Amino acid sequence: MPNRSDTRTAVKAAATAGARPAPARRNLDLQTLLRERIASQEIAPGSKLREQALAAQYKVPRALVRETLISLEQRGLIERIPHRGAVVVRLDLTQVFETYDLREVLEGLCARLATQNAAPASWQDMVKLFDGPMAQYVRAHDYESFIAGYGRLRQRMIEAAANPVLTGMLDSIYEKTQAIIRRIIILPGRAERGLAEHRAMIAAMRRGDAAAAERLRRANMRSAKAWLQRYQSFVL
Amino acid sequence: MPNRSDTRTAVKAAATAGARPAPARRNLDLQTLLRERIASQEIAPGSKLREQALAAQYKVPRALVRETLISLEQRGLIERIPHRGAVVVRLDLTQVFETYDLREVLEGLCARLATQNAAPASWQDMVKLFDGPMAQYVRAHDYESFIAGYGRLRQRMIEAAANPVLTGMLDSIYEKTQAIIRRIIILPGRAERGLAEHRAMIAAMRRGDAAAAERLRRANMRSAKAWLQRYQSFVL
DNA sequence: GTAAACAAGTTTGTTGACAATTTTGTTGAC
DNA sequence: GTCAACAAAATTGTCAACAAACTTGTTTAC
Repeated sequence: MPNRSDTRTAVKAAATAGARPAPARRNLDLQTLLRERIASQEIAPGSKLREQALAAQYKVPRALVRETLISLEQRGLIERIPHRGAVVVRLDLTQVFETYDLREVLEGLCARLATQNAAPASWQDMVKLFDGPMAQYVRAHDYESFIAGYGRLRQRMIEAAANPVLTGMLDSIYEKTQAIIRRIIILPGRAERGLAEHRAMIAAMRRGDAAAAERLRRANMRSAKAWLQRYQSFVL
Repeated sequence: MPNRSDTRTAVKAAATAGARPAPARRNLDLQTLLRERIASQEIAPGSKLREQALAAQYKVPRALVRETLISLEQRGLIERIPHRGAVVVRLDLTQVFETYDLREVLEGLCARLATQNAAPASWQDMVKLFDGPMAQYVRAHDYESFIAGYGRLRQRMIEAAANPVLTGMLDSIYEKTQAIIRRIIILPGRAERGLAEHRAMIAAMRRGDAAAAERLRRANMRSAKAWLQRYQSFVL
């Protein structure tokens, strides 16, 4: 499972022993840090990750760096080649499309579970967010704010779905495609279309229609995939 | 991603350098071995995995065992607690049901992709397998053979779907729920119902109806979940 | 001028010893 | 007899040194 066993472990340890300067916690910290930097492409795809360099940079023993790299490899973020070191994986177009097929069903499930678990009225603030501010952001081409708002919805849905395994899978996909998702949003007409699709989905959740929410979310993902297909030469 | 970056790496390494007594390969071997033993419950849930003991048992350095345990933790198969070692995770009922929600959409996607990618006629042997031998197995209560046949279908569909990320996720779910799936099949009436549902799905694939294949596969998963729900006290 | 061969340098993989922590067993007081 | 404190053992975490393998730059032959 691509779950968050690491997170769970850390939480459990913290719960049983309070604040602990635990050894394994350091691994998690470094891992989280590197994951974020790779997802945001602060560390570029294709770049090498040298154990000694990382150890010196973050002031941690090389053994710890090694462990972290193993975790990152397991997550599919880097590739380790014997005696040659680790490189950040570069997604090719094929993998991106494959990932969209997965997102279609996983995000669809997420929408359904979120609708089933949360009270319909709890989505009211999202209705307002996407009716007002988000529409403004699109008109003003303020994509940074648009993406932030989209992230809030995403977070809320994942929390409401309350399925740790699903959460782990979505996270693992997201950290690998985050950079591409950002590039898709600024494609001609995509933000407008995405906004409309999201409003329809939120409306379904607002009235407690889980099946419709799932269907609309899946349509939204297919639509995004189509946009990518059309403009692929500009994105990748 | 819960993908099989390890496998990809090994394949790539083997392709570029032929048969190699690679160091990283040993990690993969031990990891695969332990994964199989945990999935089959040869190593029981809740049992401790001691680094020194494993190192002695498999004649590998402790550092290698450590790496393997880190990988296994990332996969969600074991839990590592600082200074206390690793234990095989025990799935509770909640997680099993959550996993079924995921399997519903993932196996559905797998059925759809497999139908889209493979020639309809290529499923003819599966039609025959499930019309003849599999029906026999059910009547004879030969569940071992039934499970083996089911595994063949599963393998064929995953290959036809040809989506590595999906493959990784299904594998990662499967290795954690394998033991429970086996227990569900022997539930009263489950094998008969499962057989019928599978024949319907295979028929859809045989006529190239991808949407129907997905729908039927999802229904099959929901049905299995319902069986588990009804008999849960006997299974777990 | 090019290409193969070699050598120096760099990076990862492995090993063993040691430190920190938890667990287990024992002793003693009540 | 039970519980707490303490000591011993076992286990994991950390580190540094060494070995193995790959890369790169230089040299040499053609």
